[in-house]
Amino acid sequence: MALFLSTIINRMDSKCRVSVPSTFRNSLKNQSFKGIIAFPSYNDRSIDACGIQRMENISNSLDSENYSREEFDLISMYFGEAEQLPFDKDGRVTLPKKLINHAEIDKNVMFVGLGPTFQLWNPESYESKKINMIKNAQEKKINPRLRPIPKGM
Amino acid sequence: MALFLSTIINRMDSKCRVSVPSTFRNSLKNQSFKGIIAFPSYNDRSIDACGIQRMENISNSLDSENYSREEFDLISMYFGEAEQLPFDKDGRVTLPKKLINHAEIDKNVMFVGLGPTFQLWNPESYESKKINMIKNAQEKKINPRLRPIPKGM
DNA sequence: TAATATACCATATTATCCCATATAATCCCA
DNA sequence: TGGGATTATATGGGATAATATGGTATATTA
Repeated sequence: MALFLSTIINRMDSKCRVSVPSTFRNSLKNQSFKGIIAFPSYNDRSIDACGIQRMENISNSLDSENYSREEFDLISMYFGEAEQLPFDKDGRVTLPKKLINHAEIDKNVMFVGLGPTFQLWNPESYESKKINMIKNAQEKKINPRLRPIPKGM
Repeated sequence: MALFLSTIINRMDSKCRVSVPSTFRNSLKNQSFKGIIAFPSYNDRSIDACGIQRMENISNSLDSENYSREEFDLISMYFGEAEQLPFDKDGRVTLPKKLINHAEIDKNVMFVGLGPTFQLWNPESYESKKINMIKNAQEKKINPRLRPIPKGM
């Protein structure tokens, strides 16, 4: 399973190309499709992304598991909104206008590793998101150091 | 197994020809029949489609699995309505009148990837379907991003 | 023969490849 | 350990190939 860590900012050029960080590319090296899958995030003005294998797993579950009509529709929407972005020879992808608009990206693209997936952000949007998250945590007295750490670490 | 992602709109010409998106054609590259299988969707005014391999798998399961009389009849009907649409040299298919009428397509055809299958829509119909899906999900409080992802992913 | 479907060709647009260069990271040996 | 050499990475631009789409010609068949 791919694992995405750390945060990197790269520049998008006039053709909407942007280098996927090499560490992320390495995480995807063994997957059948050489590129990334990207779709608009529901909760934020950001882009969710992962490797093809994650989509293949979800796809298989569509045939094997019993979903309700509503769930099935939603997963369908999920696939419909997903964009398959192949790497060029230098490890870049071209971002579709649709995603650029959704994430309000103009020049710099921030790649944020989230473990099994990652996100693409306008760096400024991410900073304000971060401030909000911290503020929220303080209000609700959530200790960011203890709670999210899974057992066994 | 083929995997269909993303949403693409192509134009249907006066001979009812329409380009199947190249990404979809790539997903079908290794299959024996060079084209798509299409039939009227039961639930919507849209066209369901897939590659020949999926039909072969369903066909095999008819012999090997124990279906009820009703299920068997439904699947048989399914086969009866299926149209085999071959690619021309440029990767286009000709849509039969029957399917065009069912999906109320006039000029633009929206291809929507659904994982193991895909659909063809009149773009306007799909937009209203989408609005309904989201409304429905919110009423029933289904989180479209979290719920459909199978465990362990 | 008329009507229809299939193959063939032309072109505009878009995407991809390929190369050049700058920058950063790593290696290697004195 | 320092510092030059080498490699990897990121980024820009021009050349090339792929795609979508329209039209014409040829084959099929009713």
